[in-house]
Amino acid sequence: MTLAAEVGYAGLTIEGIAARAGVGKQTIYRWWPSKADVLLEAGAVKADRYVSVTDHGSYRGDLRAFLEASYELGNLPQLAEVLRALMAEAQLDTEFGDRFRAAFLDRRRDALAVITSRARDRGDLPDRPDMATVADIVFGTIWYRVLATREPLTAGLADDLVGLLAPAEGPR
Amino acid sequence: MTLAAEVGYAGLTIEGIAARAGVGKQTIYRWWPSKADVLLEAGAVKADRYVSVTDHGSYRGDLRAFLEASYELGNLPQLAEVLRALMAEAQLDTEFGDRFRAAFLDRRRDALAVITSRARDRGDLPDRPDMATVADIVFGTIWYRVLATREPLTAGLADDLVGLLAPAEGPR
Amino acid sequence: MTLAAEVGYAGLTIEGIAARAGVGKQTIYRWWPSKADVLLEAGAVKADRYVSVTDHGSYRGDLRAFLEASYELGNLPQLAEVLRALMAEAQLDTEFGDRFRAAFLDRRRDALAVITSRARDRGDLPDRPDMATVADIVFGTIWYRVLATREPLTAGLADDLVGLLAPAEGPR
Amino acid sequence: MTLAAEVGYAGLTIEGIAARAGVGKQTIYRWWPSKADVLLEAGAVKADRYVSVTDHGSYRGDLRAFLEASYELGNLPQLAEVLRALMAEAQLDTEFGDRFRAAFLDRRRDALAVITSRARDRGDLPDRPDMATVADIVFGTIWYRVLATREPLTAGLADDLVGLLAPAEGPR
DNA sequence: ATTTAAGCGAGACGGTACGTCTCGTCTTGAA
DNA sequence: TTCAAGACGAGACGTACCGTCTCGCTTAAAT
Repeated sequence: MTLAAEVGYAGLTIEGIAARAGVGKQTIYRWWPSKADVLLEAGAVKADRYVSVTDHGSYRGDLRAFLEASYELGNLPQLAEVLRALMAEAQLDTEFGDRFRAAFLDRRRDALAVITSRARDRGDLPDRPDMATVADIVFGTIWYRVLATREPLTAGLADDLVGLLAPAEGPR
Repeated sequence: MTLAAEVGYAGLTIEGIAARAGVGKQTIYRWWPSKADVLLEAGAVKADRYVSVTDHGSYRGDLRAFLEASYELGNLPQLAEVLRALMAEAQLDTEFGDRFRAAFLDRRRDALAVITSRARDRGDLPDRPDMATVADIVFGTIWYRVLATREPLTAGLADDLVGLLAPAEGPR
Repeated sequence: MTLAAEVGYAGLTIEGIAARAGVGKQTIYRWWPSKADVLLEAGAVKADRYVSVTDHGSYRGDLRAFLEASYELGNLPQLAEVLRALMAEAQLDTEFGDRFRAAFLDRRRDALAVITSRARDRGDLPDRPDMATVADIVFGTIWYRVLATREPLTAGLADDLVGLLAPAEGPR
Repeated sequence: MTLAAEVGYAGLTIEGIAARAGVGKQTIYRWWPSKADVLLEAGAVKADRYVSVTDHGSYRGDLRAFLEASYELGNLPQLAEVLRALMAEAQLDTEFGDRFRAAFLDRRRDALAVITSRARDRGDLPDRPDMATVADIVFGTIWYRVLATREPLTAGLADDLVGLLAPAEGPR
């Protein structure tokens, strides 16, 4: 990731990774099928450590915590750079795309599913939208800002989403 | 686009494009700075023709029409493939990213802004979320499905979004 | 040939040749199928320039002149080194062997054949051995010294061969 | 030698030899410094067994027997292939060249020297050419045919050489 | 009607990274 | 303790494209 930050993903080469690691090219090829997989392993480990799904007593609280933790991650410039590169590579190389989905995207969806399932069990979850759409909205906005607008993920956005997806009980 | 469909974007080369066009490489370089820009010109033209922003009398109606038209586009396999490639390239090549944003992404946001502005003028627009967040949600979900889950953009998703962003007046 | 002299044929690489020539690898591959062919072209040109087949009036005189010129060539350390490498490569790569035979070995035999044919026409050529065997002996001894014993090709050897293959008329 | 016959000397690797022998690479390296030395050991053993230097009563007879035995060996396709490879390797790797000379080439010269020495003691040896040149001619023609023309070593060639080097007494 | 010049196809060029191969050394684990 | 199995650092291989650069041929305008 240090090297990626220095030269950018486009300038990253297997040859360069090997040289920086003080290692033969073959050793890289022995363990990872492409430079994207090298980064994926680094990125996945890093992301996994972060976002927790501790119980905050309510869907609203859980969702807000999840969003805040996720946004914090997405706002780390170095990690965001890696995520952009991985998502790009996933479009260009179908097989890597499958691995990326399995190792990263699906795991993040599963983490969110823990929260929505808990809410459903608690009777806390609105009828609509269903869990899948919630995930599409939550992750869609994150990725859209990371990939397309490159604007930071703000607390205001989190407020808006919590307001939409887990409306306060009172006003009803 | 025919060639891109045959060999995939990853397999696309300027050399190949020139050969297919029966043209010297230099001629391609004379007119476009990269292979992505060649596709961008093809893709942008195509997408512009589609989505209209005709007035349907209500924010709800306008939004539903916009979503349906956009989803239809995003569900065209060949166009989706090109969009995936362009978004990928935009991550790898910053300068192309700027051109892509200007020539495509911002224009789609502008189209949606026509609708939300009209709703605001009409007094039809909910207080929250604001126009920018609406755009993030609308385009975020589209791109997320195109890039990440690769699932089709369904009428159900449109229903959910319309329900959230432009709730029916009645039940309130 | 300068580079070959510096690093030895075993240390010669296409990569190195290209670098020394200030040229891309592909340019070497475009014109020669292997590093041996590069050297062959240089060596063949060099060798062709040397050995003449001028008429000296007698088979004895022609043969002695041919041997002396050939030995002089074979005693040039740099050229001998190249010839060793080419003969070696010819054993390892059959296809190069064919090219080597056509471009070098056969041409040297043809040069000698000019001399023996002239002698035959003149009635100067002994009955035995025939022209083919003469060539085998002449070139065999040269190559054997170059490849196997690495001893210089001396005037004494030339004396011996001339004595055997073109005996003086007198003593008969 | 079986493996060498299958893949050719160029395709022979230490890795392959070890695999075929069901042995670790290190074990090969422990006993031989290169793949050529492995073959040399096999080849030298084989060639030593053949050519004898039994006394046939005359230089002429001894020489003819030596040539015939040597030619028979050189006409064995599999052995010739190995000899070609060893001679090639000797050109590329100087250190192996020294070992090859000592273990093979010099021993064959020594064998011929037994014959010429015997002839000299017997007063049977012509004044010219001397023993060294005889060896150069005998082995030169063999190697030249094996390496360069790849033509078989025929009885006719033996006749020519015997006629030149050990002329019949009568006609004088 | 002849000359001139621009535009273009073709593709050679200097580079760079690819993914593969084999080298000779080093490490590991089972017998 | 030995040794097969094979990971390792190293570096050349031959290929694919990159973006730049000549080349001639065509074609249309200017003479």
